[in-house]
Amino acid sequence: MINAHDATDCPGCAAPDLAFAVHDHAHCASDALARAEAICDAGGARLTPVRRRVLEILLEDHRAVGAYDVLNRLAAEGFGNQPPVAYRALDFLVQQGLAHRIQRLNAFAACTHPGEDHAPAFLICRVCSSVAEAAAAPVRAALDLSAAAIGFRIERSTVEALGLCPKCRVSA
Amino acid sequence: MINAHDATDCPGCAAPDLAFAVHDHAHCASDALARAEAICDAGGARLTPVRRRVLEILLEDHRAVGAYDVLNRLAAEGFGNQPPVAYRALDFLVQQGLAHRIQRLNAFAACTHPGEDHAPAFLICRVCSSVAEAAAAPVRAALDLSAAAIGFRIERSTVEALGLCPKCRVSA
DNA sequence: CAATGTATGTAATACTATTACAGGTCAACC
DNA sequence: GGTTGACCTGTAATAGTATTACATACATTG
Repeated sequence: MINAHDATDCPGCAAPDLAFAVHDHAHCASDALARAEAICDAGGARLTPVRRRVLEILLEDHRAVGAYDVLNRLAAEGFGNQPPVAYRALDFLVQQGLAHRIQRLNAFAACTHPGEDHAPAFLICRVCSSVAEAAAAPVRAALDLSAAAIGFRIERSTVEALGLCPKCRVSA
Repeated sequence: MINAHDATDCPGCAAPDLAFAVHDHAHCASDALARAEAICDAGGARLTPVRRRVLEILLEDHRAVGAYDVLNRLAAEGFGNQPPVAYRALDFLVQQGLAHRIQRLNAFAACTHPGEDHAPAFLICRVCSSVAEAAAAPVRAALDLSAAAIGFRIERSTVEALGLCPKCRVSA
């Protein structure tokens, strides 16, 4: 299975604090893009120019970007300038697991370890707006337990925390 | 402290599956309203007619209600008919811990155990739209742990799960 | 009663998201 | 080679969610 998720080979898994740490972001982004191409190839999905460009925009830094910000960028570059252009591309990326929607911000962020069906937990810095994906498995386990106790079966979960990232915490 | 949260005396704590269970809802709602009054009194906050009415609307059942639904109800009853009327009342209730905003639904639900500073976890049934507050402490603990591992300090968290409630699960 | 802080009413606008339809591209198939 | 059908993109229109700004009213305190 070509899109299997090998944790030892995934920057996101290897460094969960990636978004907050100083790192070679150019490499980080181009790596993610290559990864995305592989995943699409493997799944028979088409990473068309708009979609690819949107992913690049999301990958520019570890922040969430609003659909209309994406749209403005696209429009300035000669793509369509109506909302569906952005929303469709974003929806595609989310569906392929290449991006996530951040409910709290009504915005989208590139996935830092794509290729695996994961229910992520997001850490959002309220100062610098960086978004990181934290280890979500234990959180999800606790949630499943709480839910099971009252007979509820969870299908999808949203876990988002607002607070201070390491850097901004020091500054404060 | 008059607004202390006595778990043994709180329907929400005593029955975390309240939202999904058959219960005397009239009593449930009037109890919550009385509780809200006590909390406002104690905190020097004013539960004015609009605010009280909005809380009553939220308490009608264990569902989340959109701001504009609330607004329409208010308008029909002679209150103002512009969005801020609803949003202000809802914001007030949220601030007092009497209601919660459900990000996923862009909607608001009455709190089932007000009076305590709690970071709730919501269980949302995708069939009947009921919303319950699950035991969130273990979830929050797991989340804090994941966050601490990368130096992030959580200030507020959003935990929302979508799935099937016990009743709808049986029907399916 | 005046002064102040708080709450409400209203208008205007900004931001987020979807529906509906038209046209274009490409591969598979006959 | 032409046709079909699936999928992708462009555009217009509209729906849904939320905020800003300003005016008015009302209660509390001094």
